[in-house]
Amino acid sequence: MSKSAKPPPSRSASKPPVRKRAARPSVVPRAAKGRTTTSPKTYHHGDLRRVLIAAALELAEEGGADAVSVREAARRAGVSPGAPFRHFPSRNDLMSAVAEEAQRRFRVSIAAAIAGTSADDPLARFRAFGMAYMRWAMTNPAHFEVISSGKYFSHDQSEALREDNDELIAMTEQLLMDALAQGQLRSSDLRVIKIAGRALVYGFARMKIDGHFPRWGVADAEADQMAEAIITLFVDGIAKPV
Amino acid sequence: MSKSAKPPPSRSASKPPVRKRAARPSVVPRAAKGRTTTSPKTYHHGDLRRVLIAAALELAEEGGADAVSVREAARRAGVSPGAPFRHFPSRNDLMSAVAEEAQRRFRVSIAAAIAGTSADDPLARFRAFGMAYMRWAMTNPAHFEVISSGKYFSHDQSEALREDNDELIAMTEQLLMDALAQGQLRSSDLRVIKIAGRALVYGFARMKIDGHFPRWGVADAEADQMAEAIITLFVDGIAKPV
DNA sequence: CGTGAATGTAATCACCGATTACACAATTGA
DNA sequence: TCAATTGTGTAATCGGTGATTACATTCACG
Repeated sequence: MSKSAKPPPSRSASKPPVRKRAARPSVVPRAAKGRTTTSPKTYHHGDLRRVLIAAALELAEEGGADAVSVREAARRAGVSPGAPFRHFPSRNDLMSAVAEEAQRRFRVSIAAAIAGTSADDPLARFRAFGMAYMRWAMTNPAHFEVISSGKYFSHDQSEALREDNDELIAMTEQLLMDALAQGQLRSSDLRVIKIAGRALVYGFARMKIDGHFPRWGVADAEADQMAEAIITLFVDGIAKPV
Repeated sequence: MSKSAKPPPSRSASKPPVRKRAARPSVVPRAAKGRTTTSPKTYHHGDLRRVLIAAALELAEEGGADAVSVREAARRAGVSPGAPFRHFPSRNDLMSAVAEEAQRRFRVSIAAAIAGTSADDPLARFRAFGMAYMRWAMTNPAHFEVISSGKYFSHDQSEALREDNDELIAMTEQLLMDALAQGQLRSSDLRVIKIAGRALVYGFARMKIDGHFPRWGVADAEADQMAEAIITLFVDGIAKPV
């Protein structure tokens, strides 16, 4: 038993026989049309694409992005292993769809955080942006990984993904331009500030997700407060001294 | 992650029965005692462990960390698929060994960079440290990923890995303490500076590796110069103003 | 209705990691 | 010297996965 401690999940690892699908007579499609409010079980699923994405999101939450398998998603959707092929030609296509949904949620979260700050203080908004970024990543590590790891899709593959991402980038640029216009910054090299800020929040989020915190002496309970501290340090560093 | 690491290796070109065992590198230990004429192949490889690690490093370089497969490493070593099991009970154990070797090289590179700076200026050393960190990561992306992704091993599994890592952490702490003692810092919260600095360089390295640079308008050719710029921005931000 | 386009099933294939029984070599020590 | 022990590679097999094709069923629309 000892050896099965908990190796970073390799998908091919143990698959406890938990998959008991309610015995589905594979060729008794129609049948109960009348009343069964439970499971009409039609031959055609009807909403497979959506259900597959949901299942994949769930799998990612449970075991990390690498734990997502097309077959398992199909199992959870109650269809055959080949069925997803109709909707997603490859696993990467599924992951792209997952990424789209995850990124959509991400953006909603960011937008909400920014909306709660004053438009009169661009630097404060910039700070709130960074905080919201790190918070969401730490709260949804697997989804964040799908979005950002660059291993599951290319931006060239998804118009929505690319647009969403570009919009976030444009937002940071706008905030920095406003801050500069209001004389809040001590440097005018916005490009460098933009990349540095992004690297900071992305790096912090990945440190959490990649399990670096224990080695660096950051307890999970104080991660949020540490995020506040580093974004404050950064913003103070770029702000024009009073 | 059982297999999908190799997306479309069109099956035909994939593996013609070419076992490139020709000219097995490094030591062919005994064997060559009497008749090296026909087949220097001994039943016992003699140095399989080392060769497997080398092959895995090579595979990582070629196709990323996920492209490393035990079977392919065995193929390149000219042994049967089960042979590696004698030396590495699991793929993760192989990857841990790969990580150890990669981390050793990483540390050598860092040490060399630091040695080239003056001990009288801790902040300059801190800066050089960060630069060396980002440079090595960008030069050896796959190896860096194996070390840092946290997906291939746990620090609990490898004494050497843990010690190497702790030493790097201790080094940053020492540098910051020295800098503070010399009055180079405007803040005395070294812990926050430490985490923020680490997040910055790690985040920048991962942005490069994860393919974020194009979206953020950073050309490959200027990545090094951008690294210089952001570490400068950061150091200026924490330095006591003159 | 009836027919064609969608959509799911079944059956394969190749690859992978893991594991076991077995074969062979190298080392040891009496 | 030589037999036994220990170490190391081979062969065979298992279950899991992504991909792909031929076939079955159903739906939607004329």
